[in-house]
Amino acid sequence: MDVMPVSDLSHAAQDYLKLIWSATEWSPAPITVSVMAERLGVRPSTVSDGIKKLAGQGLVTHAPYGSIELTDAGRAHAVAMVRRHRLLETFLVDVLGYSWDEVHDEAEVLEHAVSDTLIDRMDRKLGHPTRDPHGDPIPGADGRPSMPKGTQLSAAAAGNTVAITRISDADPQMLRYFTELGLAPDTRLTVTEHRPYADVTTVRVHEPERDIDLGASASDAIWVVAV
Amino acid sequence: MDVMPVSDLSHAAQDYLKLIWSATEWSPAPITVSVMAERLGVRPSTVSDGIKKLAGQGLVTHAPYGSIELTDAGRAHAVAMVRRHRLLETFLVDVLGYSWDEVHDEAEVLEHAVSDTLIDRMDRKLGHPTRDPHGDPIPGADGRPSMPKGTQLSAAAAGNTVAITRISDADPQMLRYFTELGLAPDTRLTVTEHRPYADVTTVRVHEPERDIDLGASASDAIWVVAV
DNA sequence: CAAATTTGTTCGTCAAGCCTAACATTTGAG
DNA sequence: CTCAAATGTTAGGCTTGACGAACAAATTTG
Repeated sequence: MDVMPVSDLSHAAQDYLKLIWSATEWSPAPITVSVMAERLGVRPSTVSDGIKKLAGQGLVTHAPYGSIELTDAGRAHAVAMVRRHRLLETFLVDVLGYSWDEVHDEAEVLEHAVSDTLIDRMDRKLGHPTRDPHGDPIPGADGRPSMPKGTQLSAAAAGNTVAITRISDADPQMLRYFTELGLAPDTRLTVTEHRPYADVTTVRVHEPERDIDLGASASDAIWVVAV
Repeated sequence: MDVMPVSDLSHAAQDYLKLIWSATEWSPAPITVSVMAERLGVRPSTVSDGIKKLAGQGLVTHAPYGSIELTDAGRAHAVAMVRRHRLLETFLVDVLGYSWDEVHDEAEVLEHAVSDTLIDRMDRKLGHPTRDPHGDPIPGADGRPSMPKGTQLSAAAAGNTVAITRISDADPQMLRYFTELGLAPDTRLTVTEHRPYADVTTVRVHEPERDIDLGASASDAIWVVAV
């Protein structure tokens, strides 16, 4: 049995696979039907039907009420979609002057429309970038996802000095706020303290030296590595 | 009643409108259901249904067995789609190094996926081009189509010296052939003779000076203006 | 650990696009 | 100017992806 090209999958199937893969990129907990439904903006019954169809195509394994896992074929398609998405985001920023909070929705649509040829040309024009504007790793053309590292800022120990590796692109408004604060991939900072019941994390950033208080949603969206 | 944005039209509706508009761009004969079906690769019944739906949305006028005409609203959407298509083609060639025979199919898909914002950014990056790689005029952002001029080479009088204004992008293979021959928009040539029953047109081109014989399909695909 | 709540599945329905087959209208050739 | 061929339309079905309602399983909690 041949591996289908990505373009033979329905738009919906592409979305499902990418979402399943993305859910496990930064945290190991398997994704659930209801979470998928919420992220995709559809009803759980729709996702349940969709997963069943993907299982029939051999792209995921799923027994009723069981966990949802990608097969090797499903993972290959998912990674291809993620590559498309992240290359598109990078292209929009680097070549067309988009800001990092504008690119997500545009890439979300385009990733279903661009050909493999176009992806290759963008990749070449960009010099084979390895990270997108939010710091997420761009899988290679060979389908090998580059393994991300790091932990959420909310989970980093106080006192550590760290560098931002990625910032979730899910919320454009939050990205604009981070821009104002001067927080971006590769920014270095020191975790000053976590205040438990206020759910506030305080960090110190240099140039200019300043302290920033971040709420739970913000410190969950920022991923860091020790430096 | 507000004018819908292009993006609210179905993929199919966008194709229909663009095709109806395009059919009358270079020749005044109104388009028929069967021609549309053939160009879109669907059955006439499908087109007939589709036209009826467009008529219901006020985008075309059409009585059963009658002619198909765009309304002002329909024309606006159609021109917007043509602008998208031609800007995309220009972008693919100028920015991503595509050759002119590769861009049509890619643009055909992308034109349904790009946002108005992306179109504007491409337009700006390209310096507001007025013609696409095949010589076709790119309508302005205000929706004003720039009026094309010219006649098919097959209809140009022998003895005239003319410049190519456009070459139909319908057939990639023919475009590659024209590339080999050194024929492109703005190439100047002299019509030597039409040989009626052979359906061959002979033209003389300079640098290097040479005579080229073109069959009917080729001399129909090339549009020229007196120079 | 049993009941209540949450989560997941199945089933019937709908709209969009497409198809084929049957039918209607127009056209154009003799 | 008639009738056959070409063209267009309608009707009925199929598939996909969505929905809600009803039901099933699993998990949480008292």
